[in-house]
Amino acid sequence: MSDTRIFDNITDEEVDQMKNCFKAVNRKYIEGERISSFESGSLGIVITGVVEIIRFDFDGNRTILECINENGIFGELFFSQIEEGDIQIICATDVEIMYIDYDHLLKQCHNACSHHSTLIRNMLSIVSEKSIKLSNRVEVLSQRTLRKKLITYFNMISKETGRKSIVIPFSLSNLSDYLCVDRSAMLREMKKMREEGLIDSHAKKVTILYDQTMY
Amino acid sequence: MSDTRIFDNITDEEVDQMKNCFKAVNRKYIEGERISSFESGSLGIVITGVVEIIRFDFDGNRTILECINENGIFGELFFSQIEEGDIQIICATDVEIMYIDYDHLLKQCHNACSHHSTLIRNMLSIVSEKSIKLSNRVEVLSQRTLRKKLITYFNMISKETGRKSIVIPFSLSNLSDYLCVDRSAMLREMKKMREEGLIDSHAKKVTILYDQTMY
DNA sequence: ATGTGTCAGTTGCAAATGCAACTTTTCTTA
DNA sequence: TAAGAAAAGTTGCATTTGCAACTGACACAT
Repeated sequence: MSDTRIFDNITDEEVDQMKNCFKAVNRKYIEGERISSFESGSLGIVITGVVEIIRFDFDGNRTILECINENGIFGELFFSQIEEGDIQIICATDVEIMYIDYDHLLKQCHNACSHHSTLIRNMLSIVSEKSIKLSNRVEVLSQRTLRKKLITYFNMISKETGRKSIVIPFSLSNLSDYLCVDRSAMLREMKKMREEGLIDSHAKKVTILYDQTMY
Repeated sequence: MSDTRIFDNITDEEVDQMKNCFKAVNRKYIEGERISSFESGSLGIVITGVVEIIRFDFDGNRTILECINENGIFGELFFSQIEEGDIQIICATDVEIMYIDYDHLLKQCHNACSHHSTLIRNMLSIVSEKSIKLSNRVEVLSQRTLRKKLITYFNMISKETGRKSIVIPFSLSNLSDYLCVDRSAMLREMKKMREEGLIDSHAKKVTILYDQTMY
């Protein structure tokens, strides 16, 4: 448990104290389950597994707004602004979530939490990482053509792993919901790219053949 | 100066100490100037004015990736991941930037900085706000049609001000670069929306006539 | 007043994408 | 291992969007 980043550099005893102090609650969910139980003001931290923030709009389009891995965070705070339509938080795998009272975390704590400032520091690191992920997301979505969205996405995955052969962490239908494009149009474009020798691909396995310095 | 959020709840004397400690440097730029002087590892905080993070891609498309207002932050950290093409940081107005050594800010400080933890707390608040802005950005860009991008954007501005008449903070050309669509296509769509009675608009002034609960 | 530049606004045409309706393959599980 | 359900993959057609090439309005400098 203390391998979760939010409690980095804090002893187990301290962690127990603090969890009490922040009214921390752990909950487990199974794959496919929808998380609806979290109150506003509370912050969810993904301890294990992957959750996805999904929007269904009025036209029936499904959009994966965010894909949150271990040590990622979510909460009303982060998407209460303009979201219209139906926002759902779905578990892509079995997951464990820790909920904490965010306001409390931000305030000075009058109890025994001597490591509170370490916690804030850890939180800063987690939120910074979220910002970087979101920036990358904007980079992909800001591409003006389907092909460039795909290339930017492939490059992103490839850079993470350092390999030219990548395995897309989604089903291809989910990838199209993540790139906000039509699934068949996306597959058509991938086919074209295969024909032009830019990539090699079969289902979720893609090998980059184009010159990555050019895109 | 101490009205910048990063130094909230820290006395002026303390601020001076800390600025020394983080090698903080303030620089002023004029409207239209390009910021190129910041080193990797250093973080820019917008003290006054607005800066824009712009990408020019290989096809000559201009994209406004981010628009950073007072108390916003930028740095290599936040866009070094996958960005290809030419990223520029341009001053949309006269601006003043404070640069600080980010690594130093994150580490425990051995000097006299007793308020270091307050600073981290302030930083957390600033980075959280950045995340929220980026989430909103993703929300807009994830819309599948030009019309829905416009509506989502208008709603966002309208929600901020609480008014149905809004003034777009960009020129319309810049708005199209922000929404990542063609300028003429955008203007055509706005014209259609005018004809359908969904909005009233003249240049940067837009009045929302459609039912905002429906979109 | 004349030129120069930027921004708003238009339009025809070509290209990209979405939509719908399929087939085929792969994965589950009873 | 057979049946059913997802997921992958295709394709024709309609619609949306991008591109290019304009015009007109306004601001500013000379």
